[in-house]
Amino acid sequence: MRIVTWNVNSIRARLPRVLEFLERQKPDVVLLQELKCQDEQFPAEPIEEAGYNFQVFGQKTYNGVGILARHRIEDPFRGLQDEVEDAEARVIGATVGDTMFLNLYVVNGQEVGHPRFDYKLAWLDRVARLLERRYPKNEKVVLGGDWNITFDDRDVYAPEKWREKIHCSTAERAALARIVDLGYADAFRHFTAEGGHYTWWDFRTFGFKKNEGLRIDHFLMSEAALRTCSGVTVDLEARGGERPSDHAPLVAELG
DNA sequence: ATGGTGGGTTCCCCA
Repeated sequence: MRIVTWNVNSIRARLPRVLEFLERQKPDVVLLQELKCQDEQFPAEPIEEAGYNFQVFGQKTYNGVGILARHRIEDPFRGLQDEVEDAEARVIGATVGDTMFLNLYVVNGQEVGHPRFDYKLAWLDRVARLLERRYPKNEKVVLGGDWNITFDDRDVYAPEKWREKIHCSTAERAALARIVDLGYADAFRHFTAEGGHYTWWDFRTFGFKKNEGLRIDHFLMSEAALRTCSGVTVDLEARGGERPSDHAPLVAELG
C-alpha cells in the first residue's frame, strides 16, 4: 500500500498537478491539507474519475483537509472530537483496510510568542488527547500531515538562522516529542539519518532552487504500522514544474 | 529589520 501526505495549498489551483501526481504514483491513500475550499467546491468528479473515493472537511479560504483512497474509507470523522468547537478545518480521520489514519494540518503559529503560537501548542495537546482516546496503541496507525514543526536541526537548511524561530522552537519540538512518546515514530527518519531532506521550500526566497527548505510534513507511525513500512521518500518532481505547491508530497510504502 | 511569491478574498490575510 502506497500512502501520501501532501499540503497542496488550494486543491482547485493545484488540481492539474494533483491529477498528474495520482496518475504517476498511483497511491492507495492520500492525505491532503490546505484544500482552501468548501465541501461543495471540492473537485469531486475529476478525483473520482482518477479512481478515488474521498472524505473532505472543507473550509472557505483557509485550511481544509481531505482523504482520498482507492478502497473504501470507513468511520470518517472531522475535527478533534473534544468539548472545544473546531472553528478551523484541520483534522480528518478514517480507517482504510486495517490501518487507522489521522490527517492533520497543524496550526502554523506565525511566530514564537504570538497568540497563534500559544494556540498551536494548545491545539497539539488536544491532538495528543484525541490519540489517547481514539487510537489503540496496538493498531496500525498512521498520523500524517503538515505538522509545521521540524524534529531537529537536520530538518532545517540553516539551523542557526532558524534557532528558536517558528517551526524550530524548543516548545514546538517538545509538543511533537510528546506525540512520539505516545508510541509513534518519525517514519522518514527511521530510514534516513542524514539531514538535507525537506518537504517545504518558501516561494518568497525561491528556496526550492537552492534546496533551502524545512522538513515539516511527517508520517508518524505506530509500531505495528512501522513494522510493515519499507520506505519513505519525498517526491521532488511534484515540487518542480508549473504552478507547484510550496510543499512536496511525502510518500511511504506500507506492507 | 525587511521583503520576497503565491492563493484566495476583497480593498488585505495567511503562509
